[in-house]
Amino acid sequence: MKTLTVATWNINSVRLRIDQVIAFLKIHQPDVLALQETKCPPGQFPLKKLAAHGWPHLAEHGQKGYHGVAIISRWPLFDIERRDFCGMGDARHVSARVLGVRIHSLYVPAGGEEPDPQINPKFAHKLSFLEEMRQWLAALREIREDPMILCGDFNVAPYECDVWDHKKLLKVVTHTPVETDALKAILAESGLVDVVRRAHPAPRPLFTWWSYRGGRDWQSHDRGRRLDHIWASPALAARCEAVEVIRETRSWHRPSDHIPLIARFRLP
DNA sequence: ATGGCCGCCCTAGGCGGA
Repeated sequence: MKTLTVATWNINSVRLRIDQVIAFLKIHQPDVLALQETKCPPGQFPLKKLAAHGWPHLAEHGQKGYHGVAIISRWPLFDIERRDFCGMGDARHVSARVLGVRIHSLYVPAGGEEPDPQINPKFAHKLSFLEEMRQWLAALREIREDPMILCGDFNVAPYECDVWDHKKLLKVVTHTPVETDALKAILAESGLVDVVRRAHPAPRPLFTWWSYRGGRDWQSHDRGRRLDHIWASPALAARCEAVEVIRETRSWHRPSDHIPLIARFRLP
């Protein structure tokens, strides 16, 4: 039986952590890895090291210093697309087709500190981005017609069990009602399936990010949030046979503050 | 919320992250 294994990881600088990327690939052997926060200008992606280990295909959308997304693959990538959300010219989306499945790597804006779009332009940008995401997906006919995976750092923890303390985080950006309602509406209207939460149903806590500010003590308090997601089109979601949440990378030396997620699908 | 950090950039204080 042919399968497609897809991983997503906010790597927080791909050049700094390329050896961690390779270690992850060698251990978990995904066909495809979607990365966010590559912080790598176009053309400077460390592809040679990846190719030497068996992942020679790259779709990148990078910029200097901040943001940046990419898809790396064992298998050829076709029809690469880059969407410019909100007309900002920043690198937050790339997609490509692999083994007949379109895969999107997406990085939603963080939104700054203050959850008030009137006084915080970063939060206003985040809400605009989510609204554009809703309209884009609602109009995407291929969700119902073709297999598709949308994954990445959505910077929203939608459900109560997606944060370590729901009540304490209600006024904290990533878990405010305006954000969580927006993400739930996007999911519902798109028809996509949150395969990670389906595999680990509520009320089980499930996190993919822990702040650097907790120091090395991130596990004992476990004050995390589920900011990273894998959504699949319905027919493909029905073929999702495994989901893994890879917490061990958070304990590696100089880790990303996000951990990888993996989903495996049986292909027709 | 997060007390406490981290990575980037015209190398050093400011920006962005969340």
